[in-house]
Amino acid sequence: MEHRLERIKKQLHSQSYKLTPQREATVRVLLENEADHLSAEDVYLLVKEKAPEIGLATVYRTLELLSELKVVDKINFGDGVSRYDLRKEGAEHFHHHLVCTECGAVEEIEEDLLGEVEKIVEKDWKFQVKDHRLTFHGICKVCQEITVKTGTSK
Amino acid sequence: MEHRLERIKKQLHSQSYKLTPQREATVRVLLENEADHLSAEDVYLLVKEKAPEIGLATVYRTLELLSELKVVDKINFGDGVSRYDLRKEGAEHFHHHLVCTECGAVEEIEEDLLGEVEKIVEKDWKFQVKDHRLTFHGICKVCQEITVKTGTSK
DNA sequence: TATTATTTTGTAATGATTATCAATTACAGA
DNA sequence: TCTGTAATTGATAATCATTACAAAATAATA
Repeated sequence: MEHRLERIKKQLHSQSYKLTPQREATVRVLLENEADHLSAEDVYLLVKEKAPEIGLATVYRTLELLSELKVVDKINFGDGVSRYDLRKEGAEHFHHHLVCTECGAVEEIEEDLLGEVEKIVEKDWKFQVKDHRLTFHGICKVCQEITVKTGTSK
Repeated sequence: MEHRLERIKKQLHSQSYKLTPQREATVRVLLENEADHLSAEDVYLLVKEKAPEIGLATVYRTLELLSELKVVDKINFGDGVSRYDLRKEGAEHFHHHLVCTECGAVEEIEEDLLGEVEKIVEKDWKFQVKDHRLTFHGICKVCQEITVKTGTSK
C-alpha cells in the first residue's frame, strides 16, 4: 500500500506535480477500494470521510491527472458516468470487463487476451497499438443459474 | 437502401412500433451516412434538412429505440457524446474501432477478431457472451508517417 | 521577505440527455 | 365514417455529470 503510494508520488514528482494532501487522500481511497469501479462522486464521498474539506472539483482534477499519468484507467460502461480503476502495478494495459446485462454485475479479467489480436491489427492496418478497451456483454454465471431454475429471463 | 429500410420497418412492426415519417427520416439519414459516427445532434441537423419540423427529443427517442432493437450500436469514444452506428445487416456483433490518439481519426474494423477469445471467456469464466465492445487506442498510419518525417510527436 | 507558480475551493456555467405534458396522429372497432 | 384509445411528437423545462472560473491558500524560488 505505502509502497504503491510511494511509486505514484515519484511519478507525480517526475512530472513536477506535487502530492498534496488532497491528492494523497484521493489515491488512498483508490488503493483501499481497488475492487470497485468508483465514479468521481463515489470517490468524493469516500475522501470526504477522511478529509472533509476537499472539494468535488479537486477530486475530478486529481482523477483526470492520474488518468493522464496512466495510474488509473477512466472507463465507461455506458451509464453516463465515468469510472476510475487503479491500474495494476507494472500492467501495460487496461483490464477487461464482463458486464452482465441481467443484473449489472461487472467482473474483471486480468488475463492478456489480445496479444495475438494486437499483432494482427498492427500488421494488417498499420496501426500502432498503445492500449485497448475490451468489454463483453452477456449473462453472468449467477444469472444463468437463476434462469435455469426459475425459467425466467428478463 | 430501400431494402434495408424495409427490413427495419418489419422489425419495428414485429414489436408493434410504427415507422412514422420522423422515424423513417431518421433511419434514412443513418443509411446515407453510414461511414460516419454521428452524434444525436449530428443526426438531428441532418434530419432537419429533409424534415424541418422534427424535434431533438424525437431523434433521441428514435435512436434509443433503434439501439434497443439492435439496429444501431450506441457507442462512446469517451468525449462525452454518444454516437450511433448502423449495424451491418446480418451482423451479430458490434464492429471494432481504431482510435488515433494523435489526430482523433476513427477507423472501423469489420473482421471477427474475437471468435476465439469469446470461446475462452465462455469456458473459463462461465460467462455467456452476447456482444462485445473492442476499441484500440494508438497511432494511425498517417500520423506515424508525419512523426517519422517531422520528428515530432505530440 | 517579495515574487511567482501551483493548487484548492465553492460556485456558476455548460452541455448532453431525459422527463413532462399538451397536442397530434394512427388505428381498431362500432 | 365516427369514436375512443394508445402511440407518438414537439417544445421546453429539468436533471445530472463535468468543466470553467475567480479568488484565496499554499508552496517554491530568488
